[in-house]
Amino acid sequence: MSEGRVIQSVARALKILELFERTTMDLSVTEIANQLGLSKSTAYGLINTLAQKGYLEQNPRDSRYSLGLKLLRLGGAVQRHSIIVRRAKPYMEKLVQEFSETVHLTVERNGVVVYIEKIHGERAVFVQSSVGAENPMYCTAVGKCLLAFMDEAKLGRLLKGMLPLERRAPNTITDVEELRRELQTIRERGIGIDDEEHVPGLMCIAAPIFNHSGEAVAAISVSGAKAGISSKLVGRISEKVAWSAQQISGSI
Amino acid sequence: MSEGRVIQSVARALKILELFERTTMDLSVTEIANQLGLSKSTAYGLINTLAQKGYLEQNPRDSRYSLGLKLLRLGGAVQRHSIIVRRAKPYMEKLVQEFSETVHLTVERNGVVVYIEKIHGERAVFVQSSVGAENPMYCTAVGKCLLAFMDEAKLGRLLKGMLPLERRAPNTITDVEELRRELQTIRERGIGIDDEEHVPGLMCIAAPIFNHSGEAVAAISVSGAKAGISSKLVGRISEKVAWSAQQISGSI
DNA sequence: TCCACCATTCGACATTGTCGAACTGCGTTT
DNA sequence: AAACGCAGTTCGACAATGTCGAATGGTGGA
Repeated sequence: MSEGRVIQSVARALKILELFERTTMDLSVTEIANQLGLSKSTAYGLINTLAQKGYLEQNPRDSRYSLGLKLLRLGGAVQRHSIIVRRAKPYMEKLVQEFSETVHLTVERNGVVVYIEKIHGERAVFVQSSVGAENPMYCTAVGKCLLAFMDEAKLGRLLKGMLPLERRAPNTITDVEELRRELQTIRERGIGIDDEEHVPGLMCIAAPIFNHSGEAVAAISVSGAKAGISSKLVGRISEKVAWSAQQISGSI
Repeated sequence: MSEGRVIQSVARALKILELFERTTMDLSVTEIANQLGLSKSTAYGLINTLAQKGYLEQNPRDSRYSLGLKLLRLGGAVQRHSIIVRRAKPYMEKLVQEFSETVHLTVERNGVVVYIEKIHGERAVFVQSSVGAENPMYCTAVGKCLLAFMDEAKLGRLLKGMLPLERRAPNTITDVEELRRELQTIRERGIGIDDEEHVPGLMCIAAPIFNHSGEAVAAISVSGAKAGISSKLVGRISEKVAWSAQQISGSI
């Protein structure tokens, strides 16, 4: 989005909401004012507006504020509004049914993967992802899939922004040339695998989803504990994930 | 929230976001301006601000806008921020593991139940709920649980606002006195059941969650196809849901 | 009872948000 | 190829509003 005029009071109000991304504590008017460098009465007016419309809620006992449920409603609207989510969901449900592992749907935004849908599989009780969460691209199966099918100019820019590639788990790829070879392998096989690259003990198998212009717009994955996924199972999951991605690609 | 001063430009920006709750189509600047009765340049400034901060996204091909992923991120923050969600989640996962049906966590807002967490069970593939969604209280198990343990004055006000009780499914309770008797039964048993009252073919078993002041602040439920839930299973689910609600109540 | 501090309100005024006019771009029609 | 229609975007004047310091009210602690 090119720089254009920004309405200051709207930007300030959104910044108030974003304060709550970084904390799990309720915040008082004074705390919000201090953290954003606003006067208390300015903060109060913005907070009051957000609260009246359901974006913040005040705890009557201590007058502190927390995020309101309207944001859950809008989050749901983001998903309902997304043709990718709508088309992918039935396939995600089938994958969960078949493998009992957690299935994710992700897109790339500003060089990170964002989870836009997740269906919880009963075997993967400790997969800690959530819708709206962001993760790095270089060490996740979904991220590598999206990188693999990205145009070279954008890929170069994004890789540059990721340096140095930080080790996160036993098998994290930290060398850019090795990562490029890995992306080439993903292009050839159509499947990306995170074998303890992002989170120790976790494995993830992903495939890219293309729009009708042939651009990779999303990636779908099955994740679970590495201990619970044999080589044979990896093969079957890969086949089914690739097939699902292909079907979804054909329907958007 | 008492009426206080509202910052007009913030309220307008939030109204823009809320336009997308009612549609799954992208919207143009002109459409947004028209629907909100604003001039195009006013709408453009608000939209541009929301887009720069990630709350709207512009499709470069046709210049139309859709909701941005920042709202998913904030939706996730709402859940992480909620002590009820944090404490309930492990119990929800156990219930899904044991019964393979969908488990919901809900609260009451403005006379409706709002789903604040959902864990998908593999047997309940066509439960159409989503986090952020709202449903009526009089014909849902979770809603009836929250009504049952509500103070009488508030209960009276909310019941008045629900009239007439509209039939939604074969067994919807449409008589207020019958509903009151049902709420009394729920108080006695500690369990609410929706046996095809809200959605034909669906059954739901719920229990209230109390805070340390003894107020019902949430309800937890197991939902599935009625055809797949025998009387014996209803008993077992009731027992476990009640136990889970009790454990959650003790930890918040 | 007093004090400290936060929430909330008030009102003056400086800043900004609004919007009509104009410009740019693009698809369609002639 | 030129003209037209309409939407996106920009510009600038100015009226409306958002800002904030001062004041008030409320509450918990000393």
